[in-house]
Amino acid sequence: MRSQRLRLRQLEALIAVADHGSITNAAAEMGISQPAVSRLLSDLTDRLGFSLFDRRKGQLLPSQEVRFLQPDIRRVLELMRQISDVSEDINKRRAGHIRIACLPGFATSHLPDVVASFLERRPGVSMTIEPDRPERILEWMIGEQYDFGVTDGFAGHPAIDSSNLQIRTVCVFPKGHRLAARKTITPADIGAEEIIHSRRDSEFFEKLHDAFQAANVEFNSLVEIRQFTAACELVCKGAGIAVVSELDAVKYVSQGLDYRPFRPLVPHTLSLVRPITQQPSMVTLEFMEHFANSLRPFQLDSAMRR
Amino acid sequence: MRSQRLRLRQLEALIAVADHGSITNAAAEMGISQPAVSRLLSDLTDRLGFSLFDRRKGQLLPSQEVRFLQPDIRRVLELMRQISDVSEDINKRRAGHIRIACLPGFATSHLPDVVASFLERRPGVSMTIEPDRPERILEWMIGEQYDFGVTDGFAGHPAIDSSNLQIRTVCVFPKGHRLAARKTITPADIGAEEIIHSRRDSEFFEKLHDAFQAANVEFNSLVEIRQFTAACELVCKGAGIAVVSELDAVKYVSQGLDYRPFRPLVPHTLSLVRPITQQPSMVTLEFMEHFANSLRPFQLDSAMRR
DNA sequence: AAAAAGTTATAACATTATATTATATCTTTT
DNA sequence: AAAAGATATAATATAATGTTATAACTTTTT
Repeated sequence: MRSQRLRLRQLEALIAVADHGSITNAAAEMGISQPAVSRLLSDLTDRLGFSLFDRRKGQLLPSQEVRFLQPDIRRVLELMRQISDVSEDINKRRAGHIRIACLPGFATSHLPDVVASFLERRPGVSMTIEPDRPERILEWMIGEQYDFGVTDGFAGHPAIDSSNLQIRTVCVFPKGHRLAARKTITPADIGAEEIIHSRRDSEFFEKLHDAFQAANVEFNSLVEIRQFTAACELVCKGAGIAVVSELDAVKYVSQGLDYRPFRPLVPHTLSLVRPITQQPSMVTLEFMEHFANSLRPFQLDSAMRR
Repeated sequence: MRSQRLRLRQLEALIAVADHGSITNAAAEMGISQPAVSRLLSDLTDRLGFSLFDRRKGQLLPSQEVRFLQPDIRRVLELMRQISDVSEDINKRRAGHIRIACLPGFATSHLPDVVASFLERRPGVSMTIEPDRPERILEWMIGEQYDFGVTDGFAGHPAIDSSNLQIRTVCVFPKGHRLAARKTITPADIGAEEIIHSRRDSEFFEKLHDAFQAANVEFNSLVEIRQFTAACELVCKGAGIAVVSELDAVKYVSQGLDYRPFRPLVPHTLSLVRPITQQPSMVTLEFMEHFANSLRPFQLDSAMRR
C-alpha cells in the first residue's frame, strides 16, 4: 500500500473533483497542476480501497461510496476552514472568551458600557460576567475560574496580580439640596446631614470617618449599605446624603442626583485583579487595558496618587 | 512565515500535548520522537500567531486561545477517524446505503426476509425500499433514483441492465380442497373452478391462458388482480383457486393455503433490474447477489430455462 | 473512420513536511 | 550546586506534494 494515513489534501482533491466534474477543473480550482490532483486521487483510491468516480461521457461523477462519505468529508474541510478563520480572528482580537468577576455595583453601572463598547468591534468575542462579593472574587481569581476581576479594598495575595486605582469621590445629594450652593463639600459643610455609607469594616468607610474626625464633625450615620449604587438610589429618594465614587454618581444625575467634589481627598481604591499564574489571553489583556482606560477620567491625577 | 497552510498533523500534536501535559509524553503517545512533536508545535505556533501553552511547574497547560479552539479541533480529528472507520466498513461491505424499488407484493412477502438476513451482519448498511408499479420501477431505474429493482414482464430498455429469472408456479387452493388429491395440477384438473388471476394485459396471464386453450379447457375467470399475494389472500378465504409463483404460495401455507405444481410449465418471469450507466456500489452488488441466491430455490432448473 | 481537441495518467524530478538521531539548553528537583 | 528531566536546535533521511514534459485515452468534429 502506497500511503498509510488518510490525508487532508486527498480529501480536498476528492471534493474539488466531485464539485467540478473533472480533474483538470479541480486542479485549476485548487491552484495546482493537473498531475498533482491525479496523483492525490490515485493515492486516495489506494488508501480507501474502492473506486471514487464513475466516468460518464467525460464527466466524473462521485461513486455511491463517495456520496455516502461526502457529508463527513465536507464537514472536516469546513471545520478546518473555520479553525483557520477563528485563529485569525483571535489574532485580530476579534474572537475569544473573557470571564469577568466584579462587584455587583459595577455589573450594573460602569461595566455594561465598557463591555458594550469593547464588543462592538469584536464580533467573535463573548464574555461571562459574574457579580459577587469581594471575598468570592478573590476566590475566583485564585481558582482561575475567571480571567479578570474588579473589586475594592484588596489587600494583596500571592496568587493574584493586581493594580490599584484611586477613584475620585464626591458627595451626592438630591437636586436642589442646600449643598448644591457649595463648589466642594467638606465634613463641616455636611454638618448634621444624615449619611448613607459603606460598611463600617470597609477601608473606605474608615478613611471617610477619619476625615470627619479630623474636621471635628460628628459622623451622623443613617444607613450602612454595601454598594455605592444603592446609596445613590437612596439619596435620590431623599433619604440622606452620601460620599461615593464619581464613577457611580454620574450615572444618577439623570435620576435627580447632584454632586460636588468631597474635600479632603478620600479616594475610593478600586483593584483590577487577575490570576498571577495564568498567562492572560491576548484579548483579555486588551480588555483589561480598555477597562483601565475607561476609568482614567475618574482617577485622581497621577501626581496625587500614593 | 515557515508554514502556510494549517496541517492536520500539527493539530494532532497540539491535542496530544494538551492531553498528556508534556511534549515528551505526547510524542510517546503518538509513537514518534520528541523533537518531531516539538517542531510540529513550533510550526503551528508560527502559523497561528499566538502561544499555545503556558508552562506551569513542568506541566504544559493549553492557553486560553487553545482552549477556545479545542472543541473544533477535537471535532476535526474525530471526524477524520470516523471517515477512516467508515471507509473500512465500506470495504468490508459493512457500510453503505442501498435504494431498492420493487413490486408491492415483493415488499411485503419475499423481500423483508432477504433484507433482514442481509442487514443482520452489516451494522452500517441502511436501505430505502420503494414499492411501486412496474412502470414506475423502470422510471426509477432510468432516472437513477434507485440502485436495484425487482419487477416482472420487463421488455428491455437501453438504460436498464436486467437479468430475467424463471420462477416456478403452482396452483393454490384452500387446504382440504379436492385438488389436494393430485400430485400436479393441469388445466383439465382445474376444470370449472373459478380462477383468480393477474391482469389480462400481463405476460403471465397470456401464457397461462394459452395453456388452458391448448388443453381445450375453458378459463373461468373470477377476479383479476395485480398481486400474487392478494390472489393468495382471496384463495385462503375460499373465493377460488389461482396459479401463482411458488415464492408467494409458500408464505400462505400457515394461513390455510395448499398448493401443487402446475403443468404445463408456465413460469413467472421476474426481472432484476438496475441503471446501466451507474456503476453499482460494492455493497449493492453484494446485495444483488444475495437476492438472486434467495430466489434460486424457486427457479426452474437451468436445463428448463429458455 | 480519421483527425482534432480535450482529459487523464505516468515519468522524472524539485520542494516541503515529517520524521530520525545527536546534542545543547533550559527547568525542576534533589 | 548537581542531577534529572524536559525541550529546543542541528544535521539529515524519507515521505508527501508539487512541478514540467509527455504518453495514453476519450470525446467531438470533420
